[in-house]
Amino acid sequence: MIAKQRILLVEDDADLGNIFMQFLRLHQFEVIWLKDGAAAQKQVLEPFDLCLLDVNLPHCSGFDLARLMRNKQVNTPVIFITARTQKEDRLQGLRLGAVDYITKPFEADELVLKINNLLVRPSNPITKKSIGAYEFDRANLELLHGKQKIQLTEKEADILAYLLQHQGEIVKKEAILEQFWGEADYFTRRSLDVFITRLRKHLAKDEKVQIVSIRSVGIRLEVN
Amino acid sequence: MIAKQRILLVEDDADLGNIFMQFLRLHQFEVIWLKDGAAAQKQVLEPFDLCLLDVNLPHCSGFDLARLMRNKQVNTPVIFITARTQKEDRLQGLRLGAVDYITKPFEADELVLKINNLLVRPSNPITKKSIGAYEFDRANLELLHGKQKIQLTEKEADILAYLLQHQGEIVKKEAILEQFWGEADYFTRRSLDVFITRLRKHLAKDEKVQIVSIRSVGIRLEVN
DNA sequence: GGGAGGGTTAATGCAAGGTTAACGGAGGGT
DNA sequence: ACCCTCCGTTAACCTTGCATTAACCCTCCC
Repeated sequence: MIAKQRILLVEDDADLGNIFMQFLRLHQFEVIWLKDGAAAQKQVLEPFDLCLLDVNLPHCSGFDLARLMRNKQVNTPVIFITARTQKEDRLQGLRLGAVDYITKPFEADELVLKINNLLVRPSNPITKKSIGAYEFDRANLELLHGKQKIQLTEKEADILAYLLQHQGEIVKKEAILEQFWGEADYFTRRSLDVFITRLRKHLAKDEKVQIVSIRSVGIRLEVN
Repeated sequence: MIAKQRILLVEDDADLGNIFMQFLRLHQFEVIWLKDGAAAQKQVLEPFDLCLLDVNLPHCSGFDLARLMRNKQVNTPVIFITARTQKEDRLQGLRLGAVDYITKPFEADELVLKINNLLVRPSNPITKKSIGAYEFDRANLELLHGKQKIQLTEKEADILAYLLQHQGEIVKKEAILEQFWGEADYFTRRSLDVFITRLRKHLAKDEKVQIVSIRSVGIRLEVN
């Protein structure tokens, strides 16, 4: 499991703050909520994945906090919460490096989606799939077994991805050949056999993972 | 000098497209403008720093393009351009992974600021970053190892920064070439190889830092 | 028992990539 | 205007990785 994304929320209004908390926690973020701008001056310098700053805070506005962060070279993305809708206010926030702003009343769904899209992007974990005791990172062509990392070749990864996609089903060799070679003659068929052997070797550390062959029909990736 | 950020703009309206172009070029972005959704289907899979997609395109909507990108595991940030202001439309875009949307008519200043804040931060958070036992000072093109200071050339620093940004991931040479050379032929490819050799030499003092190559796929900066 | 399908391993060949040196144009200094 | 330095590019040569091919098994089934 990937560690939760940490969000710093600075908002003095209790009701609004609670709503934010509820939504963000519900969506699997770890949220730290401060009600006081002055107190937040230390926290904003700490490592967070995102800061949600209310603009209207007593003594120390959200803008002030953002300015502080920029001066201290802290580059956490910032989204401002503001009641004001004047262009100048919004621009002011953006000039201080905010990625976005939201106005009260706000659409919770939209906010959550935006945050997710902002934060998830850097290293998209969707490319990793588990195969028994292994983790297959398709994008990086890596097969991870505990701490050990097996670097696959492009074609190995292609074929493994294909098998994984049809896990538990019989896959005709013809289909694989068609997909990755474009033809299916004697030589390409033998070549595929060699790849199957190599994949088996790579997957040998978990005997629950097996590439079984159904004679004269095809092969099947099994994970028990 | 830092390489320009590349933006893909897909917008069929000539007037609006021109306005975007003007503003974005003025603000030092490199913009590729396509007026046809179908033609964009290839381009959206190429390495850009941002895609600006009009939702209403004939034959192939911005949503379709975004869906295509997601299916192909392309993680370029997306901002939708839409005339509609209904909540459902906005949500639909966000569900497809968009970071934001803008409505016509749009505020050019706001857009430029948002884009800047989105793009500049993740890529260029701080001028100094550590790479294993090294400190990389991007702005000064310096690589520091203890007391020793290695002066990099501009292109060396460009490429190192790019690799660092994608640390631990395979980056396609194509993408680097596209970004810093603008084309990818035999010679530029060889040239890049020379730079990789030079960077390896510079990073040789910490054997935990490695630029590994995944043959016929790309290269990866690893820090163990 | 023999032939076909498949498994495995080793040999092969070629293109991608690594390395080094030489080249040459741009820019700066005198 | 000349030279010098710097640095990206080109070139030449070498190494290595990997898909393919070949060779030699085993095993199932007629």
